[in-house]
Amino acid sequence: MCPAVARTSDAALVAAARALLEQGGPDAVTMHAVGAAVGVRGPSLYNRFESREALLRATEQAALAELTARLREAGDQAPRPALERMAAIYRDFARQNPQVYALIYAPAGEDEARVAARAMAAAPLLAVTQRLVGASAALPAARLLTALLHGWVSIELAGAFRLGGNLEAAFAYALGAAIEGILSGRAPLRV
Amino acid sequence: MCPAVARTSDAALVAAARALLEQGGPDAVTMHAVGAAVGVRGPSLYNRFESREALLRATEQAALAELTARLREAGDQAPRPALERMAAIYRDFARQNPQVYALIYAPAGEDEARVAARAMAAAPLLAVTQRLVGASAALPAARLLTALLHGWVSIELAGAFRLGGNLEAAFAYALGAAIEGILSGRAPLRV
DNA sequence: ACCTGAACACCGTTCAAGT
DNA sequence: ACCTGAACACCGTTCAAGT
Repeated sequence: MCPAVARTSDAALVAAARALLEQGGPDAVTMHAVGAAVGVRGPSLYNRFESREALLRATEQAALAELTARLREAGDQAPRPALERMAAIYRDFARQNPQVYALIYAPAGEDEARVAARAMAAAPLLAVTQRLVGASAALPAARLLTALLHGWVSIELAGAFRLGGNLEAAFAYALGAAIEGILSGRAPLRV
Repeated sequence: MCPAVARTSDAALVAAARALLEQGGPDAVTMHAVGAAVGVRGPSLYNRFESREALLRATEQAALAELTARLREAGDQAPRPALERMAAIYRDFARQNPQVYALIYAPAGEDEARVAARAMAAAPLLAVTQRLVGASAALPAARLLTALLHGWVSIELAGAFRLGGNLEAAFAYALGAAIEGILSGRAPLRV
């Protein structure tokens, strides 16, 4: 009978989940804690999300959309500076949101939304490699750069670069070498 | 009074944990299930490991030692073939043991054993880059290759290469371009 | 020494009952 | 329509009690 105006929303729950995740890791994202953060009990969350997993997936989607938007802003420079800018944006995002970043590559069932969001995030880099080396090598070049970026930041976030040296300089070297390798045209390209 | 001969061992539990992990993911590795696999109840595991976390860490250590041994076998070829062989070994290991592989880069407290095991695993690749480009660029070159390899396989395992094309050829291209970039000597090397 | 059942705290999830 | 408390199954972990 009563209108029963909602006391929360998808966006509020996602924001709460993200804050809890970033503060205390995945274990801190309990249904109880997320509910408490928006003034509601745990079971109420099931009015908006099918499961804790679905809530985490929505959190991942929001983060991926944010990263995509940031990457897009670097798209209208010359190819090489755009590439370097995108690499810096990607790395900064991961360092500012390490837990959410880990979520993006966490193993999980591949639903359509996840695949689509990842394709959106990959587009800006692919557009740049296309301008850099043309259509034939654009996809493998983008994959090399994506793998390098993801691998680098996830090793960095895992705290696994322990052998000393200047990490900033090492990253510049790695990115520079990858770009030089792509531009060299000497890598085997079997289409 | 009785000698009370043990009905299990560290190695047996680690093997059981690894099998459960690979079959059903981290959630399948419950203390009850691991115990049942070796004919013992859950609480008995605490005689050998401080916690489930410690058991998983021991599983990770065993896997890392195995990977290290495989990588070492490729060390006595000429630098470039050794590099290509190591890359193939690394990628094969990850595809054959996807869940254990994910464990290796899972965020966790960095104890000494973990740091040491990772340094052991990194050594073969570092030795090869040293022969390839000399001492000054060996570390950043090894980091580039490690990041590329880890990033590539973890994206591959996450099922996130969705844009088509031949993945085998794309991997050969990525590795080839990285090596060419390293050999070009044109990447910025600020030590 | 090693193992066990019982117990505790905590979690995701369901659901009948409330407004 | 939305929220709640109670309940269920399950988990890691502890511990007194057994051999």
